[in-house]
Amino acid sequence: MSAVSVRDVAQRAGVSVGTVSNVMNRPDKVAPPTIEVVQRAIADLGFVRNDAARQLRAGRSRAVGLIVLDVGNPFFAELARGAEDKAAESGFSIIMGNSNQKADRESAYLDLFEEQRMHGVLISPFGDVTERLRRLRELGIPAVLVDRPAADRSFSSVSVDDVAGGQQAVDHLISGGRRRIAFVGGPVGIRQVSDRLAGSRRSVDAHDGVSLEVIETTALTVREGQRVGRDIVARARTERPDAVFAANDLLAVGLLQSIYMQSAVDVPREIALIGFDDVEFASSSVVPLSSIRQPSALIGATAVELLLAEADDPARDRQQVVFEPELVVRESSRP
Amino acid sequence: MSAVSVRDVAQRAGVSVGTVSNVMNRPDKVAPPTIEVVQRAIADLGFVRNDAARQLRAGRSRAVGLIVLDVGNPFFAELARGAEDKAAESGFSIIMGNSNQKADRESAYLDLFEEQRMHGVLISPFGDVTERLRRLRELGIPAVLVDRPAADRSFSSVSVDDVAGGQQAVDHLISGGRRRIAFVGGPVGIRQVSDRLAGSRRSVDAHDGVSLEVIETTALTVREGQRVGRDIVARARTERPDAVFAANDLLAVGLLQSIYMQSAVDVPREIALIGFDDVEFASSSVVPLSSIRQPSALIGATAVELLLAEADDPARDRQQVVFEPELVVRESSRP
DNA sequence: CTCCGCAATTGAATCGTTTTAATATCCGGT
DNA sequence: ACCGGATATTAAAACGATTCAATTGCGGAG
Repeated sequence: MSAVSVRDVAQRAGVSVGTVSNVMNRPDKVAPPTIEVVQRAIADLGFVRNDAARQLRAGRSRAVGLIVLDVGNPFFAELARGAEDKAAESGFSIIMGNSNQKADRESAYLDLFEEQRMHGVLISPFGDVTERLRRLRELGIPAVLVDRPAADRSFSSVSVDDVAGGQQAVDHLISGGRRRIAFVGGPVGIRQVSDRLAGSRRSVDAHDGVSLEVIETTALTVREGQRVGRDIVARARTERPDAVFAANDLLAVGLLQSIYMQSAVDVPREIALIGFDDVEFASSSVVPLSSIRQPSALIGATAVELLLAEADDPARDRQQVVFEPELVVRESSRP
Repeated sequence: MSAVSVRDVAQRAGVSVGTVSNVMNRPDKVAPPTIEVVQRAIADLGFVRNDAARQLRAGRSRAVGLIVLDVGNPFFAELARGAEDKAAESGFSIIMGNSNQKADRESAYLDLFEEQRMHGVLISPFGDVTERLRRLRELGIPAVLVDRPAADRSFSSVSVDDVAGGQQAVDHLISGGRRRIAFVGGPVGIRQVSDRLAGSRRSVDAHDGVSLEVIETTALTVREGQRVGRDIVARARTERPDAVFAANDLLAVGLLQSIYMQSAVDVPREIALIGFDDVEFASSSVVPLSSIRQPSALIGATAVELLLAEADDPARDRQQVVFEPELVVRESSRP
């Protein structure tokens, strides 16, 4: 059980502990030959600095916490990658926790991050966490919301304009000649879902002779998509929508399976379909899926930027960055 | 910037810091009325203990690092969930890093975990890390390999018997009457892939009149699966295999798309298909996919158990836990 | 030849918690 | 009335890196 400390290194190198620390943190303050001697000692002894001690002294960690709704969702995996890359540029690391859409797990991770005095927290919130985050801020730990804007602008956030995305999706379906649109998604309590629905409504209202049916789901999963799809094909042909906008790609994939594969209903001829997120899988599904692309990695990277800036200067103005989503047309919705 | 410390709590409660610490860590040693007073003070001041100081004193953290090959892969997401749940039972948290199949990222996470004096490390290795892990062990940080056994048994590991899995898959295809089997997977440098291939070989060798063709891929992705699928259907009908065993489900899904959807080749009639992992998606793909199931969550949980046991008693014998995979038959390979 | 200023280096104090040895308090038993 | 022995509580010493005020050494200006 080796326990190599700066003290050991200092002794071996024949200098003081202060100098060893300086070699590691401000090499410009140390004479080149000294640097060399110290670095050799570090290498010889296999010294690795103890981050706990460093943190204790510094008051805060050099790691950023990231809490996501679902690690399994490729959207978040990609977002995490973007955040990691950006953080690494400044010598920070990202520590990821998975709330799995459960308020208690989310809360447990916030506790953990508070105890660890994280440099900051990125969170895609599930429950109502603004109070918790406010508290963290008082402790000197800033937070940035990802994938959802703060209701009261009291926190910086990075998201995409879900309303615009919903509108783009439905505009596209309508311009392809569709008239009986169905929106599939839920629970509507989730902000992203309600915004995408609001966008759909706005589009439908702007066009004459177009109807919008809302089919609510209990979750944004493949399974729920399949269930809804079965219900749709069970209807009389004339009762079916001629286009479906699914609140995310997982739902869309499920719909595709039950509508197209397990039944004889042609996509896009009888029913056009479009999803949201443009996950990697979308382009490679049975019928390549149209979708609304979110710049996931960019969202992660931007969030890290805002967070580090706020950590440097807590008085800094909060910023709401909103990216425009982008319509990606593939087979599933071609006229 | 509040900085509530045990000292503040002690003052407020009118006791010593030692007592405050005892209230938090060994309440049985403290008189009930005192406990109450201290807890009220903690609540009033909103005290949160500083984990860095705690760790510094304790010598090691109460967190376990987990390095996975790919967060996006549902198999690892599930494994992580299992590990988190088990760790939480003992008051540990899991901190996840994504090596993304890159040796430098993997190494960076090992550095980080070493600096943080993690309680232990779970790793699904990509590069050759045994030297690094040995070093960690000397520092008092045990490691357990997940999803791959240690070449030299010098580390505990939890995995499934990939050879047996491969054999099961091909046995099943053969017993369904198939004779021209193709194995699709790669790069073969990855242990899991070569083992599954070895299992396939063993099965083929045990049966007369069965041939095995190996089609190597550069990665285990949907895209690679599609590419290989296109190549297969481009062949003359008589040159095609009548069954394909894909080294994981992502490949299998890709194959399914190009073989079944984008061409007129019937699955399973003309070509039977089976994957590996049994990810959630498998049961809900176009043609429900047969697969070899790995108990992902159980693997994660078991790995945590071994790790914590070794952390408690470093002299403990290493253990190689190997789970038997399970054949799951669905439409894609029915005779 | 002395003294100033600059660069390099030192050593002690510090961060906040846990832990341990020592002290204070109380109780029934003799 | 006193004492042995729990039981509760305290004060002080760690843990290991960082930092800052203090010190040393040195070359050049006067």
